[in-house]
Amino acid sequence: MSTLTYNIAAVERDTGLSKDVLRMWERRYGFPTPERDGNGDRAYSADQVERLRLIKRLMDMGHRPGKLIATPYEELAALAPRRMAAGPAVPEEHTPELDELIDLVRRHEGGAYLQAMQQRLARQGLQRFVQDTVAPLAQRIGEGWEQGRVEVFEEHLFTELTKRLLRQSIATLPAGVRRPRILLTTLPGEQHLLGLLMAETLFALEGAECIPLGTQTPLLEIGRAAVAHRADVVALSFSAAFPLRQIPALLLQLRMGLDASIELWAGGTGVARIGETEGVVLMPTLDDALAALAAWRATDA
Amino acid sequence: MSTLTYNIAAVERDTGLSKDVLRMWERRYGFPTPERDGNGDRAYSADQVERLRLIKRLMDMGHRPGKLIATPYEELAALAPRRMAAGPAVPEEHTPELDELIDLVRRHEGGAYLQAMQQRLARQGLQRFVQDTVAPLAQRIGEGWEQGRVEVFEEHLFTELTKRLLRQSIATLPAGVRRPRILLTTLPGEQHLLGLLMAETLFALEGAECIPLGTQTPLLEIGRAAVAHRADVVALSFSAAFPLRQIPALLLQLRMGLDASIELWAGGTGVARIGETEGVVLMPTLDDALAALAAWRATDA
DNA sequence: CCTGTCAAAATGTCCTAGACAAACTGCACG
DNA sequence: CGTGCAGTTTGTCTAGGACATTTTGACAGG
Repeated sequence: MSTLTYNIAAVERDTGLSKDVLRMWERRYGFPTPERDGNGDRAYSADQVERLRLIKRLMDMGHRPGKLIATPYEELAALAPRRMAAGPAVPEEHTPELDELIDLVRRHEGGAYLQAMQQRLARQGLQRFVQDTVAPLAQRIGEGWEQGRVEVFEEHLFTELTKRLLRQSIATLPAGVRRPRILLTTLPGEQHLLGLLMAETLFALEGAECIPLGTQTPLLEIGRAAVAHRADVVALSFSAAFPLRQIPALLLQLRMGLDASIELWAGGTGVARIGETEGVVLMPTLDDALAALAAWRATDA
Repeated sequence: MSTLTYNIAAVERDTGLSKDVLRMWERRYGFPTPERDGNGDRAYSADQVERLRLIKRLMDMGHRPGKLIATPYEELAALAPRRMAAGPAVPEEHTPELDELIDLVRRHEGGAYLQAMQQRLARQGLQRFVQDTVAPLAQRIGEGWEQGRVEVFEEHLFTELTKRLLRQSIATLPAGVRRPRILLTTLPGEQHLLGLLMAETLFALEGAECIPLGTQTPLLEIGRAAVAHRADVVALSFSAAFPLRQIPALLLQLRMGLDASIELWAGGTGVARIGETEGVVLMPTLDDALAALAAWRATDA
């Protein structure tokens, strides 16, 4: 009954794998193996799209496509444990509490989740909440996804609700003329905002003035915005899904377009695996971000 | 001095025009005319990318590419006035006030903008605030962009700040067991959330239970989520930038995957130009959305 | 046993060029 | 003044080839 097939453009949108890659894999590895419709166009089955999505995710974690495609389908649980440099381990004693929060999401109790999080926020204070609750939670949800324990839509709900929490918290912080002025955004192609929002929260707590541009600001616009807002710092965030190879070049290009007095910070899991880049401060973890802020204060303030 | 050139992938990311389209235009229209780098790869200048971005935006408004490409560069202001079915005209008497708000954004005074908006919210009440302030403001900003009066990054700031306002407002609304249960999200490829957020605000105000999944939920996942959350309605939003031709097919595909008892609503400027679709309620404007909610109550409640 | 080097293999991205379906336009006819 | 058909415009797909870049694996030297 499944008339549900995807054309190649739909697969690209859904998986994040480019048309070129999809065709190349088919040519080289013999997978995927789409049917053809009346026009000779590829028609992918929902199954294969599902599998492709999984493969993409595992690739973002550092696995090689050749191996993944060869592996049957027990990759699921088997390949998860290839840890990222995801920061200084979750305090293990908190694990059960975090699991409870995740369970709320998995039972689809959005209201209860928000309530529990708000309580936790009140108890821990904003800084520890971000570092000891939100960050590890986000990581767990990601892991859960890879192992098939968490559905995509559950992750979406989690992300959306958590973003709301953080933005609310930020809104309650005192305003005023504060330093440094940090412009926060992501480059075109990077749509994950949660990490940047965590950083913003911490920065705002530390008394920085944050200018949030949301996601996907074109390179040139970032430069203009930095000038218009008299920013001291431009802070970008890269998720693991961002094409790794492009990051250094993009950072350099942006660096060239920025006044030398403006610092360029790059954070997120995506920068954990790239090398040092001239004129750019890399901060794979939130702690690194706080350290960078402290360093700025020490020199520029 | 501009070592700044874009390869074709970067242009695709920055403009939203696919590689195929970019090559096709070059072949057919003789524009754009990228240089070639050492490898024979296209290298686009920042100028041309800028122009391409503008063309894309005007196309989203209903213009044809052939004409746009032929037109020199005074398209800017000249082509803006091709109104979308963007809803029942802004009450003209409010125009100057809205302009003041936009000016705040254009002067990069985020704090002042938030404050002014919050005041307005208190004065108008949430419903009128959404319909008479946020919606027309969003439309104005869009127009301003096309005419070169508003920078991209200014639009980004506007969008981000306004989203925060709406989410905050939603958070203050009373919770509880409410009907209908509306699952809100966008399809993969659609990243604009502001419209959906406006709808969510209105729905929540009317006592609906909203389940926000954020943007870009894969088709199959929407089905799963609807079941898991026992949704009565799945509401999607399409911006003008969403590939028009794909919308009807996507809606039908989703419709097939949903239990018949679940209504499927599609809103946003993107659906203003598509024809009726079996089993889907189209709502180009916010008023249509409220009407749909009332209709649901009349029949299903 | 560690480390550096270099070739081979793996992988992604770009290129050209052609075919065709779908959407839109405009004209002719009723 | 509407309606329908034919022509034009536009986007997307297909195919295979070339090549830059990264990773792997083997081997030599310390």
